[in-house]
Amino acid sequence: MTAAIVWFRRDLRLADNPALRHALEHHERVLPVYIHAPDEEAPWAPGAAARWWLHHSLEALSIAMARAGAPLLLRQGASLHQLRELARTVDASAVYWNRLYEPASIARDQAIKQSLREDGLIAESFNAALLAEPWQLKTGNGDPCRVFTPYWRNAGARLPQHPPPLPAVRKLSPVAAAPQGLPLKALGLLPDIRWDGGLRETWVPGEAGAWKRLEQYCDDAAAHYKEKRDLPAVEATSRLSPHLHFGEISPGQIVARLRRLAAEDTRHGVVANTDHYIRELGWREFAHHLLYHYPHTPLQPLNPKFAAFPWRKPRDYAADLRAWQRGRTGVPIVDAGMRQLWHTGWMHNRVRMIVASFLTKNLLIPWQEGARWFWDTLVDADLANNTQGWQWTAGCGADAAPYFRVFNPVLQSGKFDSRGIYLRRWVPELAQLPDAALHAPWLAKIAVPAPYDAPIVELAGSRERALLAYADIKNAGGLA
DNA sequence: TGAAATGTTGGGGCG
DNA sequence: ACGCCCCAACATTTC
Repeated sequence: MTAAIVWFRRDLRLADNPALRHALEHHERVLPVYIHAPDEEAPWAPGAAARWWLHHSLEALSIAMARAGAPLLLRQGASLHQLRELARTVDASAVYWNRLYEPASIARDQAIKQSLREDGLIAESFNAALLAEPWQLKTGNGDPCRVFTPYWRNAGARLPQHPPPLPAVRKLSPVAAAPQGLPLKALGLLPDIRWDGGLRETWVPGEAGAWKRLEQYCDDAAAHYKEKRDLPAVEATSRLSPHLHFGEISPGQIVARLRRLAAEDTRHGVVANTDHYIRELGWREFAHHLLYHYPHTPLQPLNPKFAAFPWRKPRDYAADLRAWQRGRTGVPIVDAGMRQLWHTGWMHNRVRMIVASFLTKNLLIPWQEGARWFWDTLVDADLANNTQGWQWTAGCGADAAPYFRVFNPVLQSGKFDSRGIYLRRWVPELAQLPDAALHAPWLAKIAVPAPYDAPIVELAGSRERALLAYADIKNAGGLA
């Protein structure tokens, strides 16, 4: 029996952690380590909001690991160099980790695995993040799946066979003399300016926080998720996305918990309906499947015809982009969403679709600009989900919304926030307006409060402009 | 995980 | 009583 290093990355939990579990079962002593190496994820190193989350999640994991007996070691620098040095120092015979699926991480981890093995170490990786590996599912002819529904018919059907989550690790034996680590603050993850007040009042990063959210969802929201998940003013979604991104909870754990909930509901004579929520986990799986098979998509449209799309140029759209980012477009539902994002690091999914449609179609600004902004401001920023979401809205992705589906933000607002609860909360300038005037105040006969300007773009005209632009590339190349 | 244009239907006012 | 028109309220089609 020997010592093993468990290399933590985005699997910041003790329960259902296959790498940690494996180390515990096959080795006498365990050294858990987190290595801060943002350069290795370039150009998709975590943005500011995600770094804030990471700081607090590492803090929570450190406390939990210390309680279990093997404190988490923090290091920074080249991952391979750090792992080698640590393995030598503590005389470890193995390094274990849970897999990441971003192109840069895959390449790095493969190289590290090979180098460690050449050193004579055991190096093994595990799946802790997905219900199915991205390479497991194929179409009939062996191609990657490009349409969600058949993908999920296949992947969802395997769920009953999904193995139950692994139990939490409670007791670990540390290595005899722990190497020198860094204090958490030294990683420089927290913002210099204190803009994180909204994040702190909204979130509890860490494994315990994740479970609190899930239990809250099961108690309060799961029963009417299907009917209310599109209403941004209602807490009908789980808000687990950042916890999932950092691996504080696994999709397998969520599925198992929801199945238990459904079983309880059935006993109480309620019709349990957890399928709609689990289907959303399916979209997350699908996004990872797509990113794995099409690694160029974070920057390039999956549909090559869109390379010729006549987006506006940076010089022309700079001011509009800034207005969108700051929540000053003059379209209430768009501004509400962008301000919720800025304040809390999160936005309701329905509103994400609305603001994304507004950016790419009404403003004709490339989806990559929106993806980049979301990357820096979302606490749940995830390369697979973010890429898939933006390409879906822009119409250039796999199984994307057809480009001609242009959301009308006024209609969406009226349909999903008819009483204006969400609007009034995030755009307080408009709080005094009557419900009927809220969604499109520029049409109202009443005076609009001075600090709230008219829309930066006319909706009907910009919709037509977007459809014409789409017709351009459609006719030019026979859009698929 | 649309919106707008167009088509259809049916009730009610009215001459 | 009847035809005519208007116009919601849906349904269908098209982008």
